[in-house]
Amino acid sequence: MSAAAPLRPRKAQIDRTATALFRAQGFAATSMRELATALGLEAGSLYSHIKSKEEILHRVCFGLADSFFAGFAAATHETAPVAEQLRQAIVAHVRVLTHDSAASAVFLHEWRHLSEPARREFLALRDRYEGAFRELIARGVAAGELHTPDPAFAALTLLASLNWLPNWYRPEGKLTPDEIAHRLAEQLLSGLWPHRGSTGPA
Amino acid sequence: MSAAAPLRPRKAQIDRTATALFRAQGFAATSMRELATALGLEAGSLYSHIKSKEEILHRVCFGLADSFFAGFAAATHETAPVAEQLRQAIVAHVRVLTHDSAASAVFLHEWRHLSEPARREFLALRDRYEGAFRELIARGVAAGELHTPDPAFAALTLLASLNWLPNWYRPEGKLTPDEIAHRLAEQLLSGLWPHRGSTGPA
DNA sequence: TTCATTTGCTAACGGGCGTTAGCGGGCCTT
DNA sequence: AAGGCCCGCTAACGCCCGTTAGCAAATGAA
Repeated sequence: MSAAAPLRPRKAQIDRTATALFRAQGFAATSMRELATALGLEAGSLYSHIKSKEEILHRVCFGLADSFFAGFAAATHETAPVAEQLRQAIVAHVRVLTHDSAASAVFLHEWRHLSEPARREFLALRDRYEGAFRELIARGVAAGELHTPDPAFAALTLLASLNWLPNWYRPEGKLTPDEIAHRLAEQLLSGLWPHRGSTGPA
Repeated sequence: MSAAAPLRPRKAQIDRTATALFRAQGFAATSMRELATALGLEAGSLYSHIKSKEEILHRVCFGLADSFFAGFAAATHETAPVAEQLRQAIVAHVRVLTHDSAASAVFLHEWRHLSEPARREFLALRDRYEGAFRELIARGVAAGELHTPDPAFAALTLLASLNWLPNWYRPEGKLTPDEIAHRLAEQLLSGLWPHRGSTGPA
């Protein structure tokens, strides 16, 4: 599904710098001149490497979508208890979010500046991803491993909690990404009521 | 804290229309000419009512902050079990989010286009609000009514789940705002493990 | 050596931006 | 009838936008 021929280094650097700016200021509020300056270039020079401003956004958004799908697939194609698959999917999701939190923030917030038909395609991918979590949870409920009155609701809540991460995650913080992931999973699976030990259902 | 002298009706209408546009396209990508057209005006005419584009954003962001604080205060100043106060705070938060989901979306996403010092002030308010939830949860843990390894983490997760609501809430949907609030509270308090009935700790 | 590729420059294009100045008509109050 | 306000208009200001054209220096392969 992904493929992604390796970008020339300069192009990759443009993407990285643009991603940081898009995250900090938003896509619309970031100008090509600003991006060029951050790279030590003139504005026109950017167009030796890219076709348009939106092309950068497109690559960032769809590239990250690929990462999320790849992580989910790797976490769930094995035959394990569904609750464990869900936990692994959470870990995979958090790994993507923490591995490139700037791109993740752009992925989460700036996709609306994609023009059609890319925007529609992006939303379809996002829906599909969300649906995968929903179905995983539904399978867990059917198997008696999970409990919720509404799997769709639960999936929404779960992803919302995870996706807030790029807003506060700091790579130099105390917790490693995997520790964060497990703590998030713990929180989401166990809730806030006091009831039992922390490693799973009795 | 709030005060808020009632705006003249035309000004309030500008705020409402701008809020809808800011939500749909983002602050930076919404032009004053576009806003004027949506109101059946010419661009210059807007300035009979407002001082600047940012003034609108400022009013929306800080007005909603007031609403959130007012809701929280009303939900928690009584002497009730802490877990119940938390539930009420969740309900209050969701009421604000659903009562004006467009303004909420702007509040959540567009505050970064405030210039200093407003931006810093806004973030201080947001931190204070988050801190109030954190302390409420911490009190609940101390009282043995709640359980979490990390109240700060729990507050982050909780608010993230709630704040995703404006992205999918539709006023014409099947669930009323209060039903949504209770379901969210249920989900967040109970988690996804199967363990017991749905009304609280044993 | 030659030649294509990569990379960057300068200059400019058409157009949109937020905002202001000045004007004029309605409308309410007195 | 008069004065003041509310409201909207037209025209324009200086500035920044994304993008393109054309050119040149460096680089590396043949």
